[in-house]
This record gives sequence, structure tokens and C-alpha cells, in this order.
Amino acid sequence: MKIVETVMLLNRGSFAASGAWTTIRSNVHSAIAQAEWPVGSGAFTIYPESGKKSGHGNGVVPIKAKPMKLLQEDGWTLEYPWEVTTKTAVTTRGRAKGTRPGDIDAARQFDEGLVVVEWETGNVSSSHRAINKMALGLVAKKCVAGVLIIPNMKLARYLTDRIGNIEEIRPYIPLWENLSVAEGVLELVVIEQDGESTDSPRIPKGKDGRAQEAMLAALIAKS
Amino acid sequence: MKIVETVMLLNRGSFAASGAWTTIRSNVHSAIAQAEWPVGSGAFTIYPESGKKSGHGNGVVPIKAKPMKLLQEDGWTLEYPWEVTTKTAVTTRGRAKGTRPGDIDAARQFDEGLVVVEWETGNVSSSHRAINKMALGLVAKKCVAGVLIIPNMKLARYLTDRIGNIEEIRPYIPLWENLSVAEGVLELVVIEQDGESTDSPRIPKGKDGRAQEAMLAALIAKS
DNA sequence: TATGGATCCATA
DNA sequence: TATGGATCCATA
Repeated sequence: MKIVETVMLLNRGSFAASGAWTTIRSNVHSAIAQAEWPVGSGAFTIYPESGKKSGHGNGVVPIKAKPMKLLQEDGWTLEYPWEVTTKTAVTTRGRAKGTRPGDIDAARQFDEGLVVVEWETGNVSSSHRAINKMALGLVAKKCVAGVLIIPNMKLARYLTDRIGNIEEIRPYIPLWENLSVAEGVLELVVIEQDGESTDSPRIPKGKDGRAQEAMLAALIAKS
Repeated sequence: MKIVETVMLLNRGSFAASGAWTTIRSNVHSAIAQAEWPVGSGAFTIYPESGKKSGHGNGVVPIKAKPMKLLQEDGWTLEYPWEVTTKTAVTTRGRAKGTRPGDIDAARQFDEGLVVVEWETGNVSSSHRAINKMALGLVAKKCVAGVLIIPNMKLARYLTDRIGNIEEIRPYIPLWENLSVAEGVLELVVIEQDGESTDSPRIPKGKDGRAQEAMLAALIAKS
């Protein structure tokens, strides 16, 4: 997978300038770039069919399967339960809300603080939530860096319709840059397929979440 | 419809403290509260069935139909094309991106500036985008106030699964409060049904967007 | 019930 | 193609 661009929404303070972050970032980028399709091919070659119509185009699982596996082997925790939100809200039944950890795709505690990594393979509106969540982590000092991996339209056009893409997020960049965060990194990593070929199989689209979950588990094991 | 709470994410500067805003806000709240179901009943009485399962629960159109009609009669523009985003991005085909105005449910230009109003009847992740959009409008000084109408879980539980609700948004409040905005208002208006009754008809759930659009047009005409 | 997600739709 | 939306799903 090609990393075609990185967008630094926030890049402030001592950690952002540290050698430790330079190394961590390099390792994360390396893992991201090793996403592959077909599995074992060493490149990401997509079947070039628009994902606009129902049943057409490609699913999203291989984008994150191998990179997550690699991070795991490097000491990262997958599906990390992240207590980023506050604890004040309570439901009518007396249960706490906003306290349940939303899982982060991969996270690792370093001496300098927590670094979190998320792949954006849901609806573009979900990208807003993902970025807001990492930004909140920085505001609340629960992490020192957040990395969101997001396709550009050249890739997204072949995936499920309305999947998160950098073009639709770009107009909002001034919003996150406006945050009063003194310390930390918030980075978007923009990805694109290595190539396109009608000889490459279509990536199965899960009819439902179960199919996707099973496929992710299978691909992580296979990677 | 009951307004059970208002959440002020941002409330700063001279406009926020002005009598003009007090009047505008009062009129907007009045319109919001006149949402009704069944149409003509003068109250919002919902059929109490969970929207969790496919084909169950209630659709969302009447929540905004009559309030929008009332605002329109009061001089507001519906489906207002709002050029809030920047103009820098360009697609591979040379077309500008992020320049296309996303429609705002209702907006009106006052002497003091533009006021925008949105109902949140999409997925909760879409609520993040809606709030980000209005916050960006304040950061970029394209508006002086933004109002988002959002159900609480007592109402949302009877609507389509995963619809925007205040409980899931609440943990992110510190994020938007953290913005460096000197002037303007960003307010969430939390709504809840007046009552529940199995004698009230279920609100039709559009199988698709067309059904919803047609219903909205019909209800606005009927209101 | 709570949360993140995946998929498909309508209109401009 | 571009944009906001509506709906349903899986797991904890």
C-alpha cells in the first residue's frame, strides 16, 4: 500500500519533536505500507470496480489486517480498550455512559505516553468521530499521539460507497488545528492502492459485520 | 415535543449576550417544540416500539417537518446552501472539492450575522460531522450561531437504531469547548417525546431516502 | 443497553 | 462525481 501523503493536524510540544516519536512513527508507517491484496502478494492490487452500487466494488478488511498483525508482533495491543471519555453522564437506569471504552485498532504505551492508531473503514461521518476521539484524547492528555489511516478517493472509489476519504475531511482541517493543545501529535496518513488489475480478485464485501469480523480474524492469522 | 435540556458548547462574545440572540433563540425553540405526531394532534406522541431491529420502531421525518415549516414562514431559508468549507482542495479531475455547499436545514441572515439550524436524524457519527461543521462555521466566522436539535435516548430508543443522541455526544463536549472561538454560539437542543401510546400510529420508516424525502415534503405542506 | 461499524440510497 | 443521510449489524 502506498502512503501518498500525511496531514499533521496537530504537531506540538516536546514529544512531537522527539527522536522517540520519529522512530515510533516510522515503524507505524512501515506497518501501514505492508497492507496487501491478494494476501501474500506483497502489494495492494485492487480490482477496479466502483463500490457505488450495491454488491459492487471491494470490501475493506485487508487494508488493516496485515498492518495490525505487524504492530501486534511489535508489541502493540489490538482492540485496545480506551477510556478517553469523561465519566459524568449516567443513564436513566443508573449505568454510567460515555465510560465504556471504545476500542482502538492498535495502541501502545511508551515511556512518553500512549500512542493510538486507527484505520478508517467506516462511513466518512465516522471519520469525524474517530478524529474527534483522538483529539479529545490529546485535550484530556490521555495520549500523546494519534494516527488515523484514511484512503484517498482514488482508492475509496473502489470500496464501499461513502467510506471515509481524505478529500471530504480536508475542509475541516482548520477546525482541529484550532484546538488549544500544547503537547501531542494528530496525524492523518493517506493511503492508495499500489495498482489495479482485473486479474486481482474482488475483496469480499461482508454482507454484515460478522462476515467482516471473521475475515479480519482469518486475515490477521494468515498474515 | 419537549425541550428537556440545552447544552451550550460555545456561548461567547457580544452576540451571545445580545437581546437579538435572546429573541432569535426563543423563536427557534418555539418552532422546535411544535413538532407533532400524529400530524395535527398538537403533541408528539410516539408508538413505543424499539427501533433496534430491522423494520421496527419509528422513522424520523415528523421531528423536523413542522418546525422547518414554521421557520420558513418566519423568514428562514430551508435547505440553505452553506459555503462553510475552504476552497483549496482539488480533485484529480480538476474539480474543486470541499466547495460544494452542504445544505443546512434552516438558516437566516440577521444584521448580526448568519444563524444556522440543523436537526440530527442520521447516524450518531453524523452528529459529529454536523457539530464540526457548525463549529467550523464559527471558527471561520461564516456564522454567529449554530443550533443542533438532537434526541435523548428516551426518544432515540424508539427511532432507527444508532440515530444521533445526546448521551453519546456528551463525552465529547470538552473537545468543542476547547476551541479558540471568541465570538458566537454553538448550542445543542435536546428533545424528547411528549408522550407514548400504542394508539399512536408508527411513524413510517422510509425503506430508502426517497420515501423520507417525499414524506418530508408532504408533511411540510400539510403542517 | 452501549459502541463502532458497514452498507446502500437520493439528490444536485 | 459530491454530499448528507437512513438503515441495519456484531460484539461486549
